[in-house]
Amino acid sequence: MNIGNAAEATSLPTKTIRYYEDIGLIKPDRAENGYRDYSDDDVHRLRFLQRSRSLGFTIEECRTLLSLYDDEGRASADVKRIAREKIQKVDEKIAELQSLRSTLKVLVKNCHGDQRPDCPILDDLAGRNTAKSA
Amino acid sequence: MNIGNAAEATSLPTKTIRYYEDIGLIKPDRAENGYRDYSDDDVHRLRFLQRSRSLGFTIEECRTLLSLYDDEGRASADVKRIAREKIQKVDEKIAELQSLRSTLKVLVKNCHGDQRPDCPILDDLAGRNTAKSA
DNA sequence: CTAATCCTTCCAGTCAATGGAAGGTCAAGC
DNA sequence: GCTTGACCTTCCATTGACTGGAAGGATTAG
Repeated sequence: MNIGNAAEATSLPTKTIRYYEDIGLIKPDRAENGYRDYSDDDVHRLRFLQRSRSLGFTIEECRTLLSLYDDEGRASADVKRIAREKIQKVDEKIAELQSLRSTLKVLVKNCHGDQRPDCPILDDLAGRNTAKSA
Repeated sequence: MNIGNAAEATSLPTKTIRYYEDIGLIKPDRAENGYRDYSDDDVHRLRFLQRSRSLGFTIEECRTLLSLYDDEGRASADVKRIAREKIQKVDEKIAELQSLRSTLKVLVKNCHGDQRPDCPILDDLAGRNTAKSA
């Protein structure tokens, strides 16, 4: 299977697939003409990568997950730990964004938003503290 | 004021301050010895940058906000629109992370997490669909 | 035969910094 | 006066995870 078909089969851009090869996540065969030739197993691994990346795992985490996937003797506890850590990171990120959101909400609420040049949002960003921000 | 003091006054690393100069967000004077010399106004702008960056505005948005800040005749509506758009982007990001989180939760819940090699998380990532993921 | 499409490699750019090397300057202590 | 250490300068490379584009070879459709 050429790279274009592999791309279609995995919803990954060809650029990304070549990049994954570059960093050693996948090693397709080569056809006689030099084209990459993806086996079903390669496509399988690419889908694994697509899904784990879309779940927010970093490339290095994906590399670990793939190696656990390859390791018939792995303990599922290892995988579970990685996933738990990821959930915690996601939770932290969500909390951060929510706090940020509430600050922005306060700023927007206090801004009259018309043609007048005075603006509580800018005042707050400048540290002038006219809007009661978080 | 030297860059070290400006850094302390703004909670920004010196590296970052120099970077902001590089991309044209600030233009401090130079002392005779070649050292950067930050005025109170420079420090003010740096604080503005620190705060707007920490609220999640991109550098280009900060550049726009700064120019609106400099523009005595600006309309506060312009600023309000930018802030509103940012809130929407934050909302989208939060929703994305929450969906991701719930998928991860399902995976972790279905994984027995012991020494056994079979792992529903890996099965799911591989597309084997043994865990009921989102 | 030609044109379009696909494939190859390699280099550069993204975003917002951050790290480090090589070297100049300054203030304190002896 | 000299040394030490802290501070400053510039320049170059790296991060993460791709993405864009150029230059050129291979394949396919008509």
